[in-house]
Amino acid sequence: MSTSPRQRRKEARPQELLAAALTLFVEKGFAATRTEEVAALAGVSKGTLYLYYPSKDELFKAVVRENLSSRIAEAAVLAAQHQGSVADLLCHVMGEWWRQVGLGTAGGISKIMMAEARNFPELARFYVDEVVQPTHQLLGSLIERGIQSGEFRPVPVADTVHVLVGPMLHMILYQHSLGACKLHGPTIDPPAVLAVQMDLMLRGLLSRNSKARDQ
Amino acid sequence: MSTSPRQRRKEARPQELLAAALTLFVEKGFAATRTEEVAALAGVSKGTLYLYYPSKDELFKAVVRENLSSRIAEAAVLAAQHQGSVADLLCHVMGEWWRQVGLGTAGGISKIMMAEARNFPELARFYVDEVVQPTHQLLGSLIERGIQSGEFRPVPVADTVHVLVGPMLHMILYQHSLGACKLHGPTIDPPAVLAVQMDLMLRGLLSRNSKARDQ
Amino acid sequence: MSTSPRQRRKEARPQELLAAALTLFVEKGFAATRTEEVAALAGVSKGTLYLYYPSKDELFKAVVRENLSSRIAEAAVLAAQHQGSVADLLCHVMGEWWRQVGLGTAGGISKIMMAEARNFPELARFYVDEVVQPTHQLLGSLIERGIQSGEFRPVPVADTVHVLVGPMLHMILYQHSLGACKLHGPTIDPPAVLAVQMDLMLRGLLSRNSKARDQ
Amino acid sequence: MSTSPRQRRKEARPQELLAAALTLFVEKGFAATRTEEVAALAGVSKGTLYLYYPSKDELFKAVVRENLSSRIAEAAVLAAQHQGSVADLLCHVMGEWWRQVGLGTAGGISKIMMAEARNFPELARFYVDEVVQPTHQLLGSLIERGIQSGEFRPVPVADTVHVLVGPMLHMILYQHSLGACKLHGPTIDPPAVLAVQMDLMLRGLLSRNSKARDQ
DNA sequence: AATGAATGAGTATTCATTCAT
DNA sequence: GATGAATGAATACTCATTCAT
Repeated sequence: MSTSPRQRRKEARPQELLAAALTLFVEKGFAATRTEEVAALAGVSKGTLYLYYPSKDELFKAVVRENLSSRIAEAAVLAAQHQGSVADLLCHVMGEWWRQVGLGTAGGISKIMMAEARNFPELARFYVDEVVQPTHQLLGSLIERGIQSGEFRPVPVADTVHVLVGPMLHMILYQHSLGACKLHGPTIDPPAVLAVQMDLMLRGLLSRNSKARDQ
Repeated sequence: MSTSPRQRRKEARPQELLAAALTLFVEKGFAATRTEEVAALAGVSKGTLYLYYPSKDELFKAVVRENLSSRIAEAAVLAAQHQGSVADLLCHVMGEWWRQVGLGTAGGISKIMMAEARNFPELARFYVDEVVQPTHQLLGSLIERGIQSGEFRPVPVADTVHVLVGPMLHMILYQHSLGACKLHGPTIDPPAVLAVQMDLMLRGLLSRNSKARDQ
Repeated sequence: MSTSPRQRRKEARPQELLAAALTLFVEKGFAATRTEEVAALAGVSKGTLYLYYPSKDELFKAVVRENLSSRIAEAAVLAAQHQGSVADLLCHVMGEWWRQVGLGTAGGISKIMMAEARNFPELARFYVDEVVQPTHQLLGSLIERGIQSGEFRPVPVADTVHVLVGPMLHMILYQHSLGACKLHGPTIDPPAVLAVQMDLMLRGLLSRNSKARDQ
Repeated sequence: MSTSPRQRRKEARPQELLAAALTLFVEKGFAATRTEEVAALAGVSKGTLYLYYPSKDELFKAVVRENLSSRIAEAAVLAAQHQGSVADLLCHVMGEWWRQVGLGTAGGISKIMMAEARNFPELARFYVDEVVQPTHQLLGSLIERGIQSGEFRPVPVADTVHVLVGPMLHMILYQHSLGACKLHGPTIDPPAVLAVQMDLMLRGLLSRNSKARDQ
């Protein structure tokens, strides 16, 4: 009645292409993914991809914006509105991040950047500005908030962010690399690791007089 | 006894080639490194490289053996001989690892594997068997030892190893990827991060009745 | 009688498309001009171009007919009607040619043919039949007329046409190729060159007993 | 006895490649010639071409240097050494040019430049500097010399060079474009045209008191 | 042992043309 | 009539590996 099937198709294309690109980029890396494969997975021809994204680089950037930038912004809003203990907020944010990014394909983007940053400097710059920087800003501000409120011991904020973020990123990377290879290496149970980490971390972070967490 | 300079040269070749390969693999990744570049950096011709290593794959494996397998074995020996608190041993092992692997180029190998495991399954298998598995074995056994001795709380061993290893690997990866790009992203001070981590971790690990670390 | 603006628009389309095509063909050559660009310059969409001209080839032919074939026919009429010295007529025809073709964009068509004749044999055939042949016919007949009337020395007619036509074509080509590149090459002052040429040529052509031109 | 066949081959390659490139560039133009075709015509594989010339652009430049730059330099030497009438020298230089460049494939290079200068600005700049400029310098100096010596009438030098050069270039272009298409267009007999031109030109150039040429 | 010339498979991007709307 | 989304053939350049010297 209203939009023709052709029209509907056209509007869905960008999403379909981004989904295909995300899948393949994460699976094979940026350089090793052929644009034609992306197009094929999205069910269109090579030329059509270029109708929507002018180059492989821009396609990648669009994937990052679609999958990461937006989530980070949401988390920042959430954090700003939160009332209650910072420890809870921190657990919540980390947990959400894991559920939304770590569990899905999107987490694999960090693998790509780790892998290919030095070979594609412009993509690296883009990723740092768009993802790394905002994430650290957000987590740093949370820890700061905990220290201000007396809930956390005074710790070096930036370094603590790295300790906080490290295991999660490492798990994500592992899942998308060696973990995806069906080998006999150590298996990871991410929720369990996350629980252990938050437990250890909070034991270490909480100040003496804040309510003890596990007694 | 009197090896000619020519002879000495010949015997040094493998080492020179491995050093060149390590440098370039870490800088550009496995796929993006050209064998001719490796040869050139080692001061020989393309053909000569193939005299010593039959393929790019085998060259990579040799680099791993040379730089990682051996260090892990040393650490295992050290651990076996250690007398005293497991906490100290853990700090020592982690510190040595950082000094020997994290600080130098060798750490970058983990970046390569994260990056390209799925594109080169055989290399992935090799790396897991040769590096990942033994490392987890070693660290797991240390934590176990701490629990057995009553020094540590009873924690899930495997998961804790991941939490322990995560930040270090993440730092190493970051240094060799985005960190190498001279961007304005968050800077990392690895010794500081390591200190923070060990502090937080041990606060979280130590059982109540073990001697408190920082009072 | 009262054509609607829409109607007028529709009738103007072919002209607008031909003008756009001429401009771009001359600027970039036949092969390097994209049909979409032509359409865009004419203010219509890609598909519309194909409504009026079934292929790029036919579009080119239409451009030639519009810009060259018609002028040549006009010149032939003029020549047939001329009374007076053939030298004057020759100067007039060459001058008009320069004004109408050499000065404007249309001259660039000859560049295209020189450039791409061998890659597009059918276009070449068309151009020879439609443009080259008639031009030589016309100029040859003028020289013949001069010889018949005793005004010119007996010279080999066909060869002389080439000498006559050469510098003009060369200038036109130069203007539309290297001359358009803003380099430091020799500059050309076409009217001056044309004057020099006609002077030299006529000195060489005129028979002894014809009135000397510049004494 | 000395150089191995392989060695001999290597040294001959650049020449073989340049010859193949000249042939194909002239036949099809720069853009329309595929590098693989050049390699095939030279009897080597695609990759080998790139062993000797780093890009299509550089291959083209090498072709120009090999075929034109060197000839121009030779002509300049000849002109500097010449004793006797400038008219004779001019005829000689033009004749040699025709024999060496016009007759062979090398003349077709000018067609390429006319055709593609605007699409490949860097090549255009190179060609002007390397070929056009020096040629005009040389011919201009000859005419100047004739005027100085009283042999020629005082004429505008630069414009006269264009008139002198025009028909030859035009013939060359024609031979390599429409003339190569086996059509029924006007045929050109270059030596005849050249003779006519030099006759007409010199009749026009020679001053009154210089010895008449053809009485 | 060492060289380096040669190979050829592999890939991002462009553009004339079609056709459903 | 007019549109513009979709197609897929076509092409420069790279690099692991071989092998004659």
